[in-house]
Amino acid sequence: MEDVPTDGRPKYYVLEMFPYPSGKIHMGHVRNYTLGDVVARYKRARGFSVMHPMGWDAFGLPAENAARERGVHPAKWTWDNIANMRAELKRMGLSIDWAREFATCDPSYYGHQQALFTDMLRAGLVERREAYVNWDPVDNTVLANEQVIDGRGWRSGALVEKKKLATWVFRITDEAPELLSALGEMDRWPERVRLMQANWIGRSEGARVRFKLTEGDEEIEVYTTRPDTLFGMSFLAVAAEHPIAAAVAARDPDAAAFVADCQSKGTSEAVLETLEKKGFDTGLQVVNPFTGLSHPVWIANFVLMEYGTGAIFGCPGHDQRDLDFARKYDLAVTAVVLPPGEDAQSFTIANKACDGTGEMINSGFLDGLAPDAARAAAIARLEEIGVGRGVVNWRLRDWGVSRQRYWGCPIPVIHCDDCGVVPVPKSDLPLRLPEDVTFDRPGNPLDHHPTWKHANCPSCGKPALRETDTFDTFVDSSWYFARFCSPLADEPVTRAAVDHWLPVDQYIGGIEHAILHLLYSRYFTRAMRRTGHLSAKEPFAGLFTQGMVNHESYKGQDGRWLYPEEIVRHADGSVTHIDTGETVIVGRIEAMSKSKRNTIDPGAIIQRYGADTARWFILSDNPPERDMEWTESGVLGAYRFTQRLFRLAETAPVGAPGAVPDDFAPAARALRRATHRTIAGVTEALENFGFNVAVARIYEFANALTDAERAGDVAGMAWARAEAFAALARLISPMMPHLAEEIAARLTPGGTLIAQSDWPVADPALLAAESVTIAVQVLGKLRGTIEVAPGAKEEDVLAAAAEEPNVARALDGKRVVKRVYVPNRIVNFVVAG
RNA sequence: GCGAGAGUGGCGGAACGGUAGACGCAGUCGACUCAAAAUCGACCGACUUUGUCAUGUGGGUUCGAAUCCCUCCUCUCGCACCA
Repeated sequence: MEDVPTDGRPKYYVLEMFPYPSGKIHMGHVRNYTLGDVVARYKRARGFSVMHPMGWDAFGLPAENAARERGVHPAKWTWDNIANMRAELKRMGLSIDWAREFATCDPSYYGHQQALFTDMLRAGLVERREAYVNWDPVDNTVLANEQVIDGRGWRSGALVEKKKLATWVFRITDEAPELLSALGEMDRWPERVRLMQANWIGRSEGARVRFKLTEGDEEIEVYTTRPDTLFGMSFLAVAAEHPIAAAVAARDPDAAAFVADCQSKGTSEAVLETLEKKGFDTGLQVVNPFTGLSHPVWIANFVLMEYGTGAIFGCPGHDQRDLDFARKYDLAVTAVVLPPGEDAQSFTIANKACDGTGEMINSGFLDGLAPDAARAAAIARLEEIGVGRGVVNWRLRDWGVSRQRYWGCPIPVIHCDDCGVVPVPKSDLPLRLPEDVTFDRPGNPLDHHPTWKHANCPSCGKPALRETDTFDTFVDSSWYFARFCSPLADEPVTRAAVDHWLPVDQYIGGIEHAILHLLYSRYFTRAMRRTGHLSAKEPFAGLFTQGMVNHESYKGQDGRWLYPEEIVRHADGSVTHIDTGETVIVGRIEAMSKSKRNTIDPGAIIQRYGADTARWFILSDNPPERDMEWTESGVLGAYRFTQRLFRLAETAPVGAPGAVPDDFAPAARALRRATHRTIAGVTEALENFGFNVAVARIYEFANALTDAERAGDVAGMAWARAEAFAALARLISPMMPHLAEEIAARLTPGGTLIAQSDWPVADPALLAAESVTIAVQVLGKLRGTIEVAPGAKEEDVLAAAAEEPNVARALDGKRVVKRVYVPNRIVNFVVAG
């Protein structure tokens, strides 16, 4: 393996999202890696120098869970899983550069990650900051969000507390403007992924406004996107976590109870959706800087501390949530935007806020302006009187990467009493995880280890303590695509290799990673550019997101889930249990999951039918971006087709086809046209990710080959068939590589491997049909068809069309006012009378 | 609630604005077989069948609409009650 090929072929980097080594591959992997392998094999055949690597996203919590539950060391568990899954992937017949393989849990990978981190630290991209974490007080451990269920720890059941910890954060918000604007040029990404990222980054323009409390010198700052509606203000509301709320709660037990109630509700979407808007009147008042009027300050459960300033001003006339809140607590509602067509005197707000366009009213110096202009004018005035300013607000928050876990990449810093935070010198990297750890008590084993965390300060040499946090595993997967370019290098990446291979030309994976993984990778690429490691602007030039693999689910009479292997489907459509004979309830078609027992083991499918069948079925079922249904009948159909192709190929002429004959009988010509139409059709389909269409073109071709076989040994047929089978082997090879090689080996024993031969090129002369069928319409309705030579003269076609008996009947007694003629396609007579 | 996408036979789905339903699955009939499986062949949207109606609904643009535009309905996905 050389990092940068020197043969001059254009590069093409195909990458599928690397798997977490859970132990076995699942159908989602099969689909993902089949799609990538088709692209890799096709691009190779088209003359590209293709890189198609594979690795393992090998750090993570499940390994620690296995250690706690079964006493097996995370490393052993992980490496055993990798060995097993590698063998399974190899049985799929994937054309992967296994020489580039690595696992993120290997010090030869994560040591370079530590080096990247120290570079980022020095460049000011990283900082240490206090952050809230989910704390389980019984297990004495930090919980991931998914380990918190209904506000309780998943294992202990204890109520989870919010606890402040010092954590490491990557300052991804510094890149927010760039991460957003670059989306506009990423035209080979699905529109909806770009949209999801744009929403996640969440740019908004508005103003920060400071409101003075009527008593004391304190101020509350709010963020608003509608400074134009300040004259319509009726209240100010703060989040339950806001300092003002805390201050009020400290002296008022009722307020404290309300704040506690808000915080116990959790922030899950389902809860928030149904949550009734509630508030608590603090009794405090603030002054509106434009009107001088006083308004009450409320604590409200719909205000988010994490967004903006954690405080809003409420304008019920023009915001539905504010209106709902105002109606509930009987607060003032003033309209300040008059919708078009309404009368200023009679216009009132009922129960629907008016958030459209119009003209400002009841708004002093803003009266008569459109809201957009009023916004600018309001901001100008706020700045002029020194109580606010126009700002751009971002929803994106910085990326906290500290995890209090063992099975992750150690964060390479040392805490020294005298020198503060000191990075571990690069000469001491990789900073390895200790292997002799125990999982017999809760918490982070790194922290419990008797010696590991004790080190001398690299700066002053005095005894100091290592950081015992490890990185979020999203860090591991944020640069692995770059490491693949030079996986053995003794630096994170080699400049020549990454600058040659990046960006990834085609990245393929699940939509579930549309936001975090892809955004973090985009950020890391920028961070690596700023620290001089590469020059690519974006990591993934092309992105394809595949759908899920679903399957029917089954239940017994008692409601227990049944495995597909446990059921029998009868000719009359009924379904029963294979052993007990009881009637089985056929449930929904849904995502394969262990709990519903509707999983299909790829290993068993490959063993029974072969990898080609599994690949073929998964490609044939439907367009790859949609969810597919795995069906037993569909697999059987795919299997039968592989057998049929093999039988067909057994009849193929053996040996080189020889010189092109002078004469082809009609059946031989028809076969040659089918061959070249198939070449063109499959090529176009593969270029466009239309794998199901490519499969259909191959089916049609097989039918044409069957027809040709029946025609017998007419003039030129032997040659046409040799040409056809050679094309067949090549065209199916990206999808069914094993069968393709078998067929090719039969055609020319001892010849070159299909995988090393070029993609066929369609002969344009053979793409044109010998005659074309022209549809003849009268007034847009089909009345008949005629056969003409391609490129026949318009007047001849029109004459023939008019004479077609059915058309002639439709035209009888009518006056033709217009004749539409689309060459080789259609004639339309427009008639009157 | 907001945003995006999608609605085509029993099913999965084809279809540069130009013969809707390619191809497959399921199904029906036939051949082969003692029989079954496999294989091969034919059929396979609906109906009141010289034809009519059909691509979620109702409009529009066009000689012509599954395709373009608007209305509404349903489903899926994503999300952030984001001020």
